[in-house]
Amino acid sequence: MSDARKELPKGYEPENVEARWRAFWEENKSFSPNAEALTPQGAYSIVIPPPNVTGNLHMGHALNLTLQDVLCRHARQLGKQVLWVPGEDHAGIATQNVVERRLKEEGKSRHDLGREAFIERVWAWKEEYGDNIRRQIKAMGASVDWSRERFTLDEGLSRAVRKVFVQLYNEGLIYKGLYIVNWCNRCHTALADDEVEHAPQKTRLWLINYPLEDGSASLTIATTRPETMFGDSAVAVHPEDERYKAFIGKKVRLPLTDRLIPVIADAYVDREFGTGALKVTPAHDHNDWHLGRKHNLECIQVIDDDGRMNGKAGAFVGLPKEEAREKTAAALEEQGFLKATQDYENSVGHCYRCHTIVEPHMSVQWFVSVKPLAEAARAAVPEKMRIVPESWTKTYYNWMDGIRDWCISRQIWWGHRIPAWTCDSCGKLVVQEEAPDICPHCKSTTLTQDPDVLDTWFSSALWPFSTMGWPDETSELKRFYPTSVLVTAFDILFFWVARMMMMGLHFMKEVPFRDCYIHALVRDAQGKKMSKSTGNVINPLDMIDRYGTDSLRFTLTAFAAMGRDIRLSEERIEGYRHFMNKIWNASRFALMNLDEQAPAPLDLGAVSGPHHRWILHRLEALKAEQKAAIAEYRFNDAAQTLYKFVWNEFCDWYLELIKPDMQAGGARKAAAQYVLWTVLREALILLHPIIPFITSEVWAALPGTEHESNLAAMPFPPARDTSAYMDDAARMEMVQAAIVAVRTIRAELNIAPSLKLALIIRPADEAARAAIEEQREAIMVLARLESLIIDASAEAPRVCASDVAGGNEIIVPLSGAVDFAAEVARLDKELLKMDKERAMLSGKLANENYVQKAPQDVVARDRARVAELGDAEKKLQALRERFRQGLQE
RNA sequence: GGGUGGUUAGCUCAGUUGGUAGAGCAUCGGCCUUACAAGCCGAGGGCCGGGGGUUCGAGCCCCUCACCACCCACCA
Repeated sequence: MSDARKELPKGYEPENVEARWRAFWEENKSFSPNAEALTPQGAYSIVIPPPNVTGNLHMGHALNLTLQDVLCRHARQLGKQVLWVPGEDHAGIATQNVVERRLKEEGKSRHDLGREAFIERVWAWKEEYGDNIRRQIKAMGASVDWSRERFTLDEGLSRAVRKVFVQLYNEGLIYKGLYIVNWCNRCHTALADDEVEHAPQKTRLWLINYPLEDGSASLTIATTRPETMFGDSAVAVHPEDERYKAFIGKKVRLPLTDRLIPVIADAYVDREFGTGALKVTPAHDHNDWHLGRKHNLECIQVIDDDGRMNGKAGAFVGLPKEEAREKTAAALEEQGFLKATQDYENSVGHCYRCHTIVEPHMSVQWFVSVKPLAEAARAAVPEKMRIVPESWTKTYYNWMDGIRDWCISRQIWWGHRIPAWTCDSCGKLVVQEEAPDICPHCKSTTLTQDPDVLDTWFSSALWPFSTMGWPDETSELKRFYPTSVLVTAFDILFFWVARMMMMGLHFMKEVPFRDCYIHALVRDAQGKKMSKSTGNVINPLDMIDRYGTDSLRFTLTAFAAMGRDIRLSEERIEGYRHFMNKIWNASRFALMNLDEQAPAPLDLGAVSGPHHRWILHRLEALKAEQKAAIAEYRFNDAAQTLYKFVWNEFCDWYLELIKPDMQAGGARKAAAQYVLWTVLREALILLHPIIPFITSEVWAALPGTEHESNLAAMPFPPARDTSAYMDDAARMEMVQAAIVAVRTIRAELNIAPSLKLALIIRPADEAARAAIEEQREAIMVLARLESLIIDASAEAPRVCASDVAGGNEIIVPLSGAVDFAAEVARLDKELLKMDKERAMLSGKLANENYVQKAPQDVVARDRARVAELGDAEKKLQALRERFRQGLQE
């Protein structure tokens, strides 16, 4: 940022800051890699799961985008060439629905406009509102390459779709056939099996008598759909069913009609269910369809594609099927065919887009013969494509094993038109990429294109390579395919992931992604799925307005790996905003203590001061953990580790410890400035992938960043060898324990923090004495002391409070009245705790099996701890004894 | 019917090769200690769902039961 300001305002104001950095990244094309250039660290690529153009950013997107952004920004820091392709999905049915709804408000239907005008209308809508979701992706701070943005219906992708369709057709993997499909009466289209959602419904079971041809007896069938009886072409019973053996091969008269239908036998029939006799309606039930094929039954369609009864339904023609159901049942009852009705609950399919009840419907559709494709896609896991977490692998296998042919034609207008033409003269089918001028069979020039469009997921399945320019051999494909990882929620594992695998392997001869990371579903605080109808939606944009994008991103990252779903509530986001505030204020403190210029570099290996060496050592541990966590998709670990370092180590201890250095001036101050500057810089780099905005803002304000003001372009800080600092770190921790001990005494005895204490520390040994002496000043400040005696032989005054920390005796002389009884009780409590632990460990060590079989270092550690506890207990007991005497006086 | 995940502090959840448990929020007490009250310092709180097994040792591995979610298939 050009106008790097050296002073940060008192509070962090996300709104301004975020807008500026978004603009900065965009203007600088920070995230557009050069596909021609080679980098030694290699390439890293992700294609965004394209949100629907009709869509609005929801929490699922927010999580999905955040995790991908963390991966991409981190990969850039590691020096990789990163491509993150953005784009949107044309979302056939969903988008068409939106525009149709608008037309309806104008009192029109799509048929009033006609196909071409309607599609123009949808494009116009897309131009006007498509920017909505794009703006929302930008709001999240996603570091995508907008110069490579794609839309599943743009020209390049359409070309890819046509090529794939034609090739699969020529290979015999796409066919056209009569089949029973899931039909949505409202959307007027076929749906794939997985686009149908099942939900229980309360209904009735009607028991209906079908009399034998000769009237000698009747067969009672059970159905939930009496209105489909006009399409019955048989009654089926189990071949072994003694009740009905005599009926097999005979004919029954279909009530309300004069048709005779055969009684057939098939083991498919469940003898236990209903009456054990099943009416077979091949045109209106999936299982009946298969039965009908097997037994060569007639398919009689009685419900039209708008859900109304047709001419075959006699008196009920024109009625909606639900109404016909009641009327048919009434007629049956009237004429004495209805034997009984029972209450019944079954499950019924609904359209996943509009939730209308789906009707099994017989029609001519296009199918992909998926078996061969699925086999290859199955075999590629896990060797070529790894699913993370691995537990999803089995689900993937199960689905691939049970897969059925995929119905890809949709009877809507918005989508990829099927590249198939029928010759008006000879009636033959022509399948090719471009519209034919002439029929290759009969040379006629009048051909009609198939009116259907392709399932949206057909084009989505090509997304990883179609976005990179396939079928051209582009440098993007060469450099960035296969992509590194696909990040998505499990709910589209089948819709999308499995199909990308099939298409990628078939057309690119290579998996579309090396890893597939399945993240959680975002739910509400009660664990319910967020949905508009439930009214429990937390809108990410509201959260961004209220708490800033970084707070939202950090929250989502911190909860990312906590199982299969995230229960999100506003309080959590609010909680992490406190962390942003902490970072902001710590940075302000740093800026107050740094000069205009970057501090003069020091040899960090020679920096004295255990606190510096301790924090540098902790920083190295953080760097290592951060790298490992992100590499393994342990996003929550990465976030938690950063949180703890920044708050509990850097802020709570280090910043307090350098305050005396800053006041001292001279070389001490210079050293503290340099270490502070170094640690803060590196911490900002580590935080940046998760919270890019606030870190960029702070970074630009730091001295020494004038020529590298774009934090997003900074490399991951190289590792520093701090193994020599181990001892310093341990000594620092001992001093911290002493300070905490004093604070605890102060708190428990209700000594005002404003009262400065005179402290005596009796060090455990000479090394401890030296370490404490070295940190004398820090202890004085942090424990709020007026004097400090460090002496193993110092006399404890009669009136005092005490503790043992890290082997050192902490003695706080007290003036005035002391509650001896309270102090004895306090020490007793502590002794009891120690005693319990020591007893447990001693017990273990007394067990010969343990000493023999457990690893030596574990045993040694226990022994050391027992000795330490024994020592501490002895010292505490002596102190306790003094109080007891005081008590008696 | 088939499968998956879960059951750990009041709440929401971590717990990476087995070494008897952690965080945030909430609660309680004390502090405006000049970066931060959106803060600081301290405290309390858990037979890790029940039962059994393997092991010197189990929140973690095996068996079993219970309850809660979810997914797939079927539902005349």
